[in-house]
Amino acid sequence: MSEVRVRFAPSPTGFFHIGSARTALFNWLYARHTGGKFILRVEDTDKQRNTEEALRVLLEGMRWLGLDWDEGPDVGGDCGPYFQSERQPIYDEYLARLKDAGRTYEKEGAIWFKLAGERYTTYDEFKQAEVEKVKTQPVVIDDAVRGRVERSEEMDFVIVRKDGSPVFHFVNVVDDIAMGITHVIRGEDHLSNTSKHVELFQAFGATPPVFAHIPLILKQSGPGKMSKRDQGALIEEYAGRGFLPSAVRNYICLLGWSPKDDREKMDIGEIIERFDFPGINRGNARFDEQKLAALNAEYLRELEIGSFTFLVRPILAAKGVITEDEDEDYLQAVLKLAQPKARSLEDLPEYVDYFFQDDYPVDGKVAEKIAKKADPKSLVAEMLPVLEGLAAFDADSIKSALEGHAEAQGQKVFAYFPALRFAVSGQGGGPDLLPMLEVMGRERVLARLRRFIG
RNA sequence: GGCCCUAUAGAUCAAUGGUGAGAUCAUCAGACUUUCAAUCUGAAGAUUCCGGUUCAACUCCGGAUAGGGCUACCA
Repeated sequence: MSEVRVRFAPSPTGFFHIGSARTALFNWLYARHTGGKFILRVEDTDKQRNTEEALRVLLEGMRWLGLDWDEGPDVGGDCGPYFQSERQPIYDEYLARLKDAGRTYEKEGAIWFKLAGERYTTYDEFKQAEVEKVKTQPVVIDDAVRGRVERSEEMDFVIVRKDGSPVFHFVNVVDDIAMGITHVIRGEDHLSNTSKHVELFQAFGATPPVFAHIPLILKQSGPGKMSKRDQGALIEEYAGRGFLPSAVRNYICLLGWSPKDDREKMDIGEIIERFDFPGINRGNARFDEQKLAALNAEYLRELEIGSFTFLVRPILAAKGVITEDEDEDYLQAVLKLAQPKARSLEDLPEYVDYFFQDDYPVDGKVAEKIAKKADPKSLVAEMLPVLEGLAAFDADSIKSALEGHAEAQGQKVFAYFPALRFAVSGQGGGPDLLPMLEVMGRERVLARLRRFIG
């Protein structure tokens, strides 16, 4: 029994598209699931777009998602080189084989692949010109995802351009043969190309690999597949937006694959164990930013507070909420309050702003709402001496002091809470009030209360 | 136009030809004896349409409709 060998063959374009990432991920999962090899092959034949920078974005994106390759750039392997731009001698050799077999001809300076079958002339789709078509044996693809698909290739096609460069269909097949690829897992957009590829495999006398065409990722709303301009399309943007690679990876797994038992949040080990072709869907998947965000929030909440702080610090600094040298203990104490309620790291700066800034914004609607019940200034004025007299400024002490005062006034303690919160934060919501006051500390709280009273 | 793929709540996925069609996100409501985007509980919400096969169809077959893809000397 031969080992599974799968590959991801991206073209460095300067960005790492979520669709490519998903293809890479599925190939990687299949290799890890079967104990096979995952090969990274860079299709860098387009010299215009291919730059150092473009390659870096790609490799960094792969690494960020935790997709390590067994053969390819940086790690090498027995079937190199792993850049198509360095494989010209191999393409020459394979082209010669095709030539010797009489399966090529030249026309208008380009080299064409000659299909096997009876030839006849007919008109093109608009009856504009005469074209030569070939009655071929239909290609039957036993697709691991979609089942039996039958398609006939009926026109010869170019395999080497007149400038001498080989085209995608040709190099793709040659490399797959030369690298011993056993399973080709790729987007459904290649399904129609597969008949061309199978024709080539057969012309080389090679057994075609198992094909598995996975559904495409459609944009969140509107028609068509996800394009690089759609929100959430670029992997390299997720890190800066506070997404965790484990969450993004988990979400992308669910785009076109299902474990079939309603489980969604799974660690990668479990996914590897369960990932296989029967679980891959046939219908296209639609990208859902909200669902990704919800999953990310779940991952965020289970992070150790230290890791969470490490992750959030640069984000807060970038927004100017804190300075680079913000006190670690205070920052961590604040984040400990915010983490359980955090929905995304993008909104977090706004959520914790007032812990660090004295000129925080004041929510006008909340001001009105609070003022309706009682004058917040007089409530705060009542509380001020109570808090000033506190020996220890911790949640429990504050609580019993406030309760004692409220009771003496014949009030419920909650009558004071909204005004207090508003006075120290300008907000109507936020972390639990008592621990929040403790974390803010006596000085800050009292100063803000005094300022509030005016 | 030709060829190929797909079709269950607003979205993403489940359901050996026999269930009360299930889960998550989103939405709405209640709770957590302050707030709140977290948490808990609950509610609403779907088999695209028309035929056929069958004792029985979400499931199999055909058609329609809708969505997606390919149709390059791009990859």
